[in-house]
Amino acid sequence: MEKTHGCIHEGEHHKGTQDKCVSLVPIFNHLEEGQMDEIMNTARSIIFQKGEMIYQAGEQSDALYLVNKGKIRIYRLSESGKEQLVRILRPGDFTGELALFNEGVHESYAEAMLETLVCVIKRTDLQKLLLKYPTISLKILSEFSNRLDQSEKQTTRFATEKVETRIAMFLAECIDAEKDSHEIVLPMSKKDLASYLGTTPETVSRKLADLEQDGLIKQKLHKKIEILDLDGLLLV
Amino acid sequence: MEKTHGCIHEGEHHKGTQDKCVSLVPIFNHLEEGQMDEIMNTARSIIFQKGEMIYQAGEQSDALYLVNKGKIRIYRLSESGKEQLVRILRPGDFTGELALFNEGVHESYAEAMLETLVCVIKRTDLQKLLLKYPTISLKILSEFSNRLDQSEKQTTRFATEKVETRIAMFLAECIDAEKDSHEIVLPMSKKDLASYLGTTPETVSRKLADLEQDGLIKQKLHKKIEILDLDGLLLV
DNA sequence: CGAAAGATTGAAGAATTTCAAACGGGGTGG
DNA sequence: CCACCCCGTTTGAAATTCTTCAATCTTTCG
Repeated sequence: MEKTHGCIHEGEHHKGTQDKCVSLVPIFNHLEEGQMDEIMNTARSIIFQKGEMIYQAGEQSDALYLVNKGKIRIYRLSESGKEQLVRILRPGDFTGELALFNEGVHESYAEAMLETLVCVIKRTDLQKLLLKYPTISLKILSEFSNRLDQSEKQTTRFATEKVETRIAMFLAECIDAEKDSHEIVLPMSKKDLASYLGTTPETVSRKLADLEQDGLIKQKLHKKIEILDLDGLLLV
Repeated sequence: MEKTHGCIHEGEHHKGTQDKCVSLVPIFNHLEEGQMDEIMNTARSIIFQKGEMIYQAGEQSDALYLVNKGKIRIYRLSESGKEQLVRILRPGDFTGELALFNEGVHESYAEAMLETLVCVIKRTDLQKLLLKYPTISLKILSEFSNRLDQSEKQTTRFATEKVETRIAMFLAECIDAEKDSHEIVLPMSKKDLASYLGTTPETVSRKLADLEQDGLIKQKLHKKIEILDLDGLLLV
């Protein structure tokens, strides 16, 4: 029986979209026109509806997924079955890589948060591309080392900081992303944020209230938060 | 003023040792004789005494370090200055890679735990090797994705499991390493273990006592622990 | 409009840290 | 070779942080 999957389009039929898809992704955007075409021809694009799974833990991995449009929730289950949100993918991000170079089995779950368009490159095609264009490997190595760094930093935060500090640091990083403005929009629900930060929705709610009480932030409608005192936030 | 550093030997003068050093490392051990020689000629070996730093956070990164003999403690400081032990390197492991492919600045600290021999490959030499032998990149990609997986799994554990469970899981993984025997030797002090697991030495001490009380383990001399009930341990 | 999911708040309880004190073992210098 | 000292370890008690459970409120979305 078929598992839930998205609607498939052959790459050749959507060169316009494909072009944008591949060139969006940092690991490919240094290549020349002809090389890009070659990659486009090995890729196909798939649309996933909200709630559909791109892959699940335990499944055989056989492709790299490049996000073209939409958002994807990557989460894990711990040995004892509790869920943790690992990251959210946006256009330009990619996933599936862990299993590609590993034993080939996914360790995490990837779920479309809304209608999402992804480009798919099959494992065998990717391996050929990597050997043919070694600079792609260097790009992926760079991306991996970034992610590894991020992941280790996150681990260190869990290991050494209390919840309120982790929340404050998260808010501060949102500021970096939306430069200039001191108003951020939470990129996820507070429930997901709690999962991402390794705590409960109740605690997130309370700690945000505390931060507001202390005059460091101001919560507004629609997940918007104004940062009143960034320096103070980082001292929490 | 010179910072603390190890004693330097030119690679050419130690072919015997070099050979062992490079071939020990999984990312190179698939290469042919001649290629191995080429790498050996670009590497040099350095000895660090106990307590010496191989590198520190904030320093410019310019080399890959392959551990030949000894042990290296990799740790991070959180934004608020608290230390966390990230991993311990043993012969065959390598480090320095994060900064190599990233912005070039170390995010962690590497300290020799005892007299330690490392092979060093300079950044520029490595880049050349990677472009010349694309299979090395694939090996490193594989190693990276393993580490990333490990790191994310660790993060998920911090996010979802309580201390006692994390300790139990750690012990269970030690069993995997020392197969057959049900007696493990803690690879580090309980103080370091606490740092690695994101807790305090007091809590480690207490939780181990609890596990012993419950008949799941038996603590012996010299960091040795006998696992009496592996299944029970994983249910904690 | 109404159901379902997310968010907030309070109160009780559990888990963990912190501080303090005492103990032990391994390594070093005499 | 022994004694001493330092550092890691253990244990206790108090304090803190966080979770859990339950009830209520709000928002979203069909």
